[in-house]
Parts: sequence; C-alpha cells; structure tokens
Amino acid sequence: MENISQTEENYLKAIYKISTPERKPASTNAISRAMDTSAASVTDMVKRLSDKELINYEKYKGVTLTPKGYQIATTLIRNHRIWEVFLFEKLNFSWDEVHEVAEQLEHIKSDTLVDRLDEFLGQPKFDPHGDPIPDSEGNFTYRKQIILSELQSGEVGVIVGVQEHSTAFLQYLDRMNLVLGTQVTLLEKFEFDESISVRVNDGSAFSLSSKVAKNLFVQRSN
Amino acid sequence: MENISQTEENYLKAIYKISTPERKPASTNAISRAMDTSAASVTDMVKRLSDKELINYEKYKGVTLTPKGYQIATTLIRNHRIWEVFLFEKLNFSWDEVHEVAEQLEHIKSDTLVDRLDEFLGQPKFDPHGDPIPDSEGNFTYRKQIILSELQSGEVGVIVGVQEHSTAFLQYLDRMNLVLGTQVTLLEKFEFDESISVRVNDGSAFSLSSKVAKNLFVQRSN
DNA sequence: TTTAATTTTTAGGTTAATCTAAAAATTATT
DNA sequence: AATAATTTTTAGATTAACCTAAAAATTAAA
Repeated sequence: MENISQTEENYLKAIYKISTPERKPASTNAISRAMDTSAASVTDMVKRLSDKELINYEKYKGVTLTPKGYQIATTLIRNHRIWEVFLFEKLNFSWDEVHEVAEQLEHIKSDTLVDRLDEFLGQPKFDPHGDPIPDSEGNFTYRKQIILSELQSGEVGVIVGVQEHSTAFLQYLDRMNLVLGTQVTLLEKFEFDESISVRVNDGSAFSLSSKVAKNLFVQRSN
Repeated sequence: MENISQTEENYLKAIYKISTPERKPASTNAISRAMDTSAASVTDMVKRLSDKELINYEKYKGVTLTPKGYQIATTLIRNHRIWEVFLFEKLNFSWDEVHEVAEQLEHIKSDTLVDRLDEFLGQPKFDPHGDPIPDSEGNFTYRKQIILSELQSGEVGVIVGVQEHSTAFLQYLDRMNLVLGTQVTLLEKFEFDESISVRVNDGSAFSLSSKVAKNLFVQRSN
C-alpha cells in the first residue's frame, strides 16, 4: 500500500460520486467541475491515480474506480458520515455546519479511530442528513424512501433525509422545524405550481414549495 | 490572516518547543533535528515564516516566535492535548496511542470545533500524560510538581505526569500500574545506582530504576 | 459526411517543500 | 590571533499539484 495524499483521496471520492449514480465512467470535465480545478490538472492527476492502480483510465474514455480505489472512496464516505454524527450529536453542531469539518476529519489516518468512534456513537446507520453510513466493507444500508411530493393526499410519512445538501436549504428546514423524524401528513397537492400543503407533528399546517417537496425524503408510515 | 500550511504549523510548534524552555532563539540545527529535515530546508522555511511575520529571523542568529506565531503554536498545543483527552477518555485509546492521532487532529481548521470538544469533555486542565492544556489565550495552568526522586524517604506523592513521552516508557508504566493519580510512598533511596523503592496504593512494594524515578512527576501529598 | 463545437490531452510554467553539495559565517581550540 | 571545526546559508534540482494556451480527438450539427 503506497501513500495516498489527501488530494488524491478527494479525487477518488469525486470519481465515486460521479460514476456510481451514473453507472458509467467519470469524464475529465465532470471531475474538474467537482474538484474545482482545470481539466488539464485532472488529466495529470488521473494518470497518477492510474499508475497507483486506484482507477481504470483510458485516454478520452473517462475513468472508473478499481476495487482498491472503491475501497478508499467508501471508507472516506464512512469516515465522513460517522464524524458528522459525532459533531451533530455530541458537539451540538447544526446539520448545516457538520459537512465542512467532516470534510477534514475524514482524512485522519488511523487503523482504529473511526471504528472506535463508531462504537462510541452506538454504530449509527445514517448521518444527520439521513444518508446511509457504509460498513467497513463498503456496504450501504438501503431504505424504502420516496420524495415527499410522491405521497398521495391523505398519506402520512416521516422525514428521513434530504436530497439537496445546501446550507440554505438545511437552514430553511431548521427554521420550519422540518427535522429528521418529523411526521408529515400530505393534505393537498396543487397542480398549478406543484406546491403542497402539509400538516406536521404538532398539528400546524402550512404549504411547501415544489422545490422543498422534491428534496425531502420520507418513508410512508400508513 | 493568510493561509498557514500544516507543515508551517509544525515548524511553529517545533520552534515553540525549542525556544520556550531554553528561553533563547531556536537554532537552524535544532529545528532540523526536531523536524527531521535538512538544515537547508529549515533555512528555506524560516524565510517564508519570517515573510509571514510568524517568526523573527536574523541570518545565523536563530529564530523566535512573534506574538502571531506564538498564538498559533499554543493553539496547536491546546488542540493536541484536548484531542488526546477525548481519545483517552471517550474512545479508550491508551496513553501511548493518543499522540500520533492527536498530531493529525490538531490541524483541523474550525472556529468552534475544539472549544465545543473542550466543553464536551468538561474543560480538562491536563492531558493524559499530565501536561497542562493552555486556554485559548495561551495561558498554562502551573502546578507544584517535583520529580519522584526528589521525594525524601517516607514522603508520599501522587503521580501527576511524565517527563519522557516515549511509547516504551508509557507502556512500562502501564504494565507497572503507575498511572496518573497513583499514590506512591518513597521507602528508600539507594545511592549506589540511584534506584529507589516505593510502596503504591494497593500496598505492593517494589523498586524503580533511576531512569523511572527521574521521569515521573509527583505532587507531595503529606 | 464534412464542418463546427466540445472535450481532452499535451506542452511548458509556477509554487511549496524537500534534497545534496558546496560556499560562507560563526564558534571553538590551540 | 590563527586555524580548525561546526553551523548556517546558497545554489541548483526534484516532486506533487496546480495553472494557461494550444493541439488533438471525439461528438454534434448542418
């Protein structure tokens, strides 16, 4: 096992995030967007990662992760999300603050640190945004979830996650008290602007924009 | 405030550790020993740190920290020691394992992280080795402590710290159950090899080499 | 299917942090 | 005080990670 720099680790994570949902190689441009660097820098780095056998690279064809690269990427995601739980639950960071710090903490090198932290936290399966925490083999827990706007009128769901992770969105949800675990009854859907009206736990009812309704994950609960 | 790299931070810490106890400028060679690099590299770095006004540097005269550099160095020591407490108390790391990981954690950049961690831990004043944790202004708590071999025959002390921090020494102390808080009665001192005999908490008595006796800090307790 | 647009790579450079070897300055010794 | 030993600095290179500008390859459109 050679040494892998923090920068290299971040490239692997970016490649994972691009190529996994799209189920196809990550293009140079997509990586350069994700890493906020020039395409030329990506070509450079991609050659180095390929030499280290962390990715499969063919000129002009994009890149995919090798098993070794995949292992590193999922470990980073695991580290990141476990640290987020710690910051949120033990140090009272709000869910819009945890990401930035976890982005640094995920790179700490130690054979036991994150496993002990995981144990300390009671082996959580989801982070403060509802994203699943992979185990040390890179296996994710899946959950039957839909977006809020998929509920039918009258149906009840529980908020279990967010699709969009922007600070603005998370702060909005905080202000509206739409935190994870909140029970939401969908009252009515308006074709007109795709907004919806809902009633929550405490009995209050209000309307939510299409953008909100499409970025909240819920689990049907009746 | 410009950006300060992790490497620059480590140089500042090294300069602090050399120049503070000696109360004089840190020499290029001393820094190169502490950083395990060549003297030429130190000269290079020292110029950069001087440009950033973190140290005072005069060719051939060694370096001292500016107030800005001092602030950074003591903050790093504070971060390091608070993380050590966390690892030791919450994650069950042994006192010989905490240093290496804390060495990385101390560099995490966040305005609030360490302060919140400090609060979470109940604002400890000493780390697992008994070293004082400075406050955010860089003030250390002092304690009336002596080395074990300074006790007179018949005197009683409590172990409050170690001078030597090597893994070998810490593991030896663990095996002998000479952890912080242990009460030690000095029974006899032997001129011959400067060894001593002691009785501890549990009533057992044994002898300790000069090296051990000179590297344990105790507080007189009667 | 030829041309135009886009994407990717190459070429050539920069900066931080390191190195070795040699020169210069300081300190110690005779 | 002169010389020897040690310390520090300079000179010149290297590597990782980046950049811009231009060339080459691929993909899309006329």
